[in-house]
Amino acid sequence: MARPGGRSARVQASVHAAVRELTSEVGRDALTVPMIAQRAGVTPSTIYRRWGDLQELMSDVAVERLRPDTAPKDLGDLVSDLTAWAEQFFDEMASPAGRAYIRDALLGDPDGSNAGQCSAYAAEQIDVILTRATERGENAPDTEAVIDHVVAPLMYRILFRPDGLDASYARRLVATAVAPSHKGPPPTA
Amino acid sequence: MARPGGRSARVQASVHAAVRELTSEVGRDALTVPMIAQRAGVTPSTIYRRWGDLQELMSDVAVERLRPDTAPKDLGDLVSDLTAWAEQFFDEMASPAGRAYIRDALLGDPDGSNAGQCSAYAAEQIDVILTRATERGENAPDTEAVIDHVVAPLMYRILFRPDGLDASYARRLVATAVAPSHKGPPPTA
DNA sequence: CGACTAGACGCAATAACTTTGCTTTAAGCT
DNA sequence: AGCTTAAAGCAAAGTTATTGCGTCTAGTCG
Repeated sequence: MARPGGRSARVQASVHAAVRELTSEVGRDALTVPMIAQRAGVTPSTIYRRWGDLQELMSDVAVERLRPDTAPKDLGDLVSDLTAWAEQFFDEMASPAGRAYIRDALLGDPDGSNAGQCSAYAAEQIDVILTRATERGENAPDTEAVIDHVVAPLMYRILFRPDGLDASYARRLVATAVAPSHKGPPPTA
Repeated sequence: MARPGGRSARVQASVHAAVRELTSEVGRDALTVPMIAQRAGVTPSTIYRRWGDLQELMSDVAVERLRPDTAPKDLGDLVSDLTAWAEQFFDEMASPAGRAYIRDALLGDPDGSNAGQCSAYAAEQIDVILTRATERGENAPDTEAVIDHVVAPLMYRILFRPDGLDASYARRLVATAVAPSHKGPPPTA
């Protein structure tokens, strides 16, 4: 039986807050379950029973922090909207903190649901932008195409080749994804 | 001073072998440093001193297993070569074992060098294929373009959205990456 | 409104893992 | 062959992870 409110909710909030505080105080790599438990005013066994281990807890916190808090800005046309979104996405994800969150989200994630959630967040934001463009009468690519041509290359390079990466790469990806050809449906999963 | 041969090499080989054996016997998630040490005929402190912790050891082993062992096949033309390579890459990476290796490689990797190595392996293989195509007189895309349009989408979906993914997706990615437009230089990092 | 039920937490003992100082081995060099 | 020193072994100390059991409380039913 789920217990959305009450004591359980307080414990969860308290533990999440403790993780955020301690991450900024001592750094992500120095965190331990007992340390988090003490800060949260909880016993370690509570955390172990509820989250399993440190990685799963961090994964849980990471997904929460990677959730976008605002709708993408409306700048009047598709290219501007998508470029602005991609730049912001890049800035958040490519920072040391962002990379750590992504890795945590991927890591302590036995069934892949947390990673899937992150991807879903991005897809939702893109969907908003593309729907808006379509309503304006612009001809917009498919959401999956934007994921393949913009999100995936960004993520790949952030995770596997972080060197020499900057926001201009994100802009170029958007430009080539939106501009050329692509009349036939692009590859879809 | 580096000690490439001798006892250190034997210990490394023995530990790596122990990891591989135990992974298939008890599963990746049940591994512990003391367990590996015992199987390898080594004391736990040796592993802790040399690799730091279990994650870094797993990352080390993962990179070794992700190294391609053969040059890509030569089937006579660019599309065939790249398609065959992408299918094989997909099969290896999308399997449960492959996903586990990728995650391990990303995980215990403080400076990102292991992940970079994985990406370099793929880039090398692609380079061989593209060079061959150019020598045949075919006009081939840039290595970076193939990474953006084929490797990155594959990896992104394997890591973030493993559901409903199959080899035909890899084929479609190659088809759209090689075939259309792309006269101007595609986005590069 | 009050008793009941079951999931979640606290506590404490136990077990397992990690770290560390010191000693011993053996690879590479002269 | 002898020397030097990185790396491994050993063992004690410290920390973290697991687990059984009693208690509390949110949600439910009478």
